[in-house]
Amino acid sequence: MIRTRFAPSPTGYLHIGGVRTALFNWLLAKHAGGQFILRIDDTDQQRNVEEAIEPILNGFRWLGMQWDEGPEVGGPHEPYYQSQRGERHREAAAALLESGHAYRDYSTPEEYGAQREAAQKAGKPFIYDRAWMAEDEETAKQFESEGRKAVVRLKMPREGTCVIDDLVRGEVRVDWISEQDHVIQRSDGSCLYHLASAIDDHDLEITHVVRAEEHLANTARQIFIMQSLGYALPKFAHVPAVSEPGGTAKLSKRKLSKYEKNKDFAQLFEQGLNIAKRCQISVAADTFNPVIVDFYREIGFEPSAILNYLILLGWSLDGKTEKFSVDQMIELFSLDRVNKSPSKFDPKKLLAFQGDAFAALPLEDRIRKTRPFAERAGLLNGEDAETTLREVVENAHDRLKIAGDILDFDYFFVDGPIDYDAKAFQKRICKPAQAQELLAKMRDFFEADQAAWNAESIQASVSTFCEQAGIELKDIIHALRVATTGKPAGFGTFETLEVLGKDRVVKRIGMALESAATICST
RNA sequence: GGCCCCUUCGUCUAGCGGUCUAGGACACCGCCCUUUCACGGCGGUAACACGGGUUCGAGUCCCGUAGGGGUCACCA
Repeated sequence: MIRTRFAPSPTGYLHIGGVRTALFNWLLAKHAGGQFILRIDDTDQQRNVEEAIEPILNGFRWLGMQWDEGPEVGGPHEPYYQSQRGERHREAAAALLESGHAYRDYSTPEEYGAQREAAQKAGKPFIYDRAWMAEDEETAKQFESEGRKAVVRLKMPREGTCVIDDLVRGEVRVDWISEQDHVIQRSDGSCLYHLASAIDDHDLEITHVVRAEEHLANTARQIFIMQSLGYALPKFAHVPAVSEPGGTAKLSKRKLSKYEKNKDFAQLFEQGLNIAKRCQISVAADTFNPVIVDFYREIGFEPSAILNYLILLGWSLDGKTEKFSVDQMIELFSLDRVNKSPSKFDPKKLLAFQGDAFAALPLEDRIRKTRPFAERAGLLNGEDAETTLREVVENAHDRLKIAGDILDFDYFFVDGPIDYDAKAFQKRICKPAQAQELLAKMRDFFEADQAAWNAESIQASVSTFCEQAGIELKDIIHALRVATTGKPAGFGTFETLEVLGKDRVVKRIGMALESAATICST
């Protein structure tokens, strides 16, 4: 039985790189029919934990990565909050003390820090001289009489080598002496992450510890803890970091302003911002940005697209297959295909996966997913808005990359004046000599025309009009688009006119001609 | 700085000694399709960090060098 875990600390947001790590854990467990456990590593949290984990849980729920044990769902190893397991951790610290694998240390942070800095300055490995170590009561009492307080430190071996058998990186060797006597229990009695994590992984019967590479440096000491306690070791797998777009450092939500200088990142961010603004979505800088999963949920990404993109960050099946359904991911994922080197976060490729995923959705789904955005932007107030929405989504096809893109077609939903793209207006209405004259004639033609108002017959009508006027289709069609939509691009012109409706088309041509009087003269 | 990890096209990657004049995808460029945009089709530019070995033969194994990253808390 395989049991994996993801252990976020309650930060209030779900980091996209964290999701990649969690995804590997989840897939590994699902692949083997095992369990994926969510544990909250909140040993040092003063803030409101409930509030800070909610966005994280929401993120996983949205992505469809359901956890088998953990917050809200419970499980046989409750509690799943590290802060509530303090007693167990203290027991373990006491046992380590008892067996001589840990000791009480009475150094002050300054004294200890001074030794460390001296070593670093000298360019030598730091080895604590254990001057304030108390292994018997007598020594302890003496230090205490000086007013000193004790922490519990690991008494790390000073010879030999720790061999970490890592499922991703192979054998990693680190000399025990290069490990430090880490504090496992504070002077106030509370325990620290390294101890808590080792104990909890054991207690929750975690079989595979799959985590980010940054934890590789923690592994030896955790192995020491587990071995000292006589626990069987889980398998370890340290997955490479996800690094920033255009850079090599690991992706961090703190460096948003730096990423904004990256063209691709900035573009994605701006697209999100535009959607958010029109939909009254909060754009608080600490939660709304492409490093955080909420961003994608808010603007209408597909969870499956994100998962598909993320699984390819450090994993591949064969170098050729790139599209996977979630079921296929579960079926095909294996740790031995995970890479060792870090991979950059590429907004463009994510967007490509998203566009494909959205376009592949059945029409009904695309309508259902775009509706909330149209609604929040106030586009659905009109009488025929539902019909319009359907027609727009259908005609726009894969021009809608994400659900929020429906706002690009807002001109179908409003009745008042529309915004003209200045460049397009110049090019299509001002510049061509006959454009305005033709537009006026076209309007009159439409008004008089008794034919049915659908794309096919509109096309026939416009063709007839062109013949009579002795012009080509292209001489009128672009001007028509700009006059009625304000935009240089969109789906087919005849389809556009159909969805707009005859009344609005006639009205908008009129408005465009009025505007031309001022716009074109300047 | 110490310790550990990493190094194939701009990016994600395939490659587990000969089938590599290095393959795929995203991006980019060109052509085609076309009423615009998008899609689609076709084609193109573009990489084995460097230096030594081992070997009949090295992108693939070994050792160095360089570069990058991670980590060195009474944070997680």
